[in-house]
Amino acid sequence: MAQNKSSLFSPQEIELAEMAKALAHPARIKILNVLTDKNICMCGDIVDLLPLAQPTVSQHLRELKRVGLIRGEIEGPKTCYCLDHDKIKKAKDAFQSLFAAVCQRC
Amino acid sequence: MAQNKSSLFSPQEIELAEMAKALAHPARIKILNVLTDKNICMCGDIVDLLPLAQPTVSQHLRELKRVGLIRGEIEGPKTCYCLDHDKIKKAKDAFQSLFAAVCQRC
DNA sequence: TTATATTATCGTATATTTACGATAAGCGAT
DNA sequence: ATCGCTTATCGTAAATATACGATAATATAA
Repeated sequence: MAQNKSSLFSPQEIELAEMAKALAHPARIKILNVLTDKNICMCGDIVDLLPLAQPTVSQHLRELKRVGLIRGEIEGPKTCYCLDHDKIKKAKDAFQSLFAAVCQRC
Repeated sequence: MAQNKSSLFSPQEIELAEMAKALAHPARIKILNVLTDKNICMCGDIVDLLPLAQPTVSQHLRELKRVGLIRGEIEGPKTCYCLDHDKIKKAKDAFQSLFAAVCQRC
């Protein structure tokens, strides 16, 4: 963006938008689903399941790690990824409270 | 992006990512909250409540309209915006089903 | 030590997003 | 017809996101 005006919004709005941004790519949605199925996954396994090159997948993993939805632990030459359930719960609650407010007559 | 690989993911992943992208800016979150409070709002009212210039707000409104979360009806020189509750319900359900899957142990 | 396997990072190209001034386009009132 | 009000669109600049080849970094195996 030309300038970053994010500080002009409330912390709740900023936090929720940040979580939404982390979910704003099908590859990252799929990574979360894969980690749900497999529980723990090394990077290569995820790469094999996505139609993207390894550096691209690594980039998406870093974004999910940056917002805290997943964690990565180095084990020898490999990196094992898993969901961070605490953070996911917080994200879930944040979306729920948005929709609870916005979706009163749904 | 360099190339658009979106077609390589499932319709559900693509649709959810699309909704997440629409929510991925604090201004758009705030617009949804404003429309919840006021029910119906002309563009200028929204502009007054956001720390952004009128063309920028118009751009965010267009994005929300593009994905169907809001509707805009021209009334004379003004445009009245309101939530599209059907679409919002669908978005709510989509996020809920993501978190229901991913967040089993939360 | 050297080779192999795995993953992160660098560099880079391209596309998209964000922001806003300027302006057009619409309608209502004078 | 002209003016004023409102909003969309155009043009553009800057920031970010997306994608991937090449390469670095790290640990294990031979």
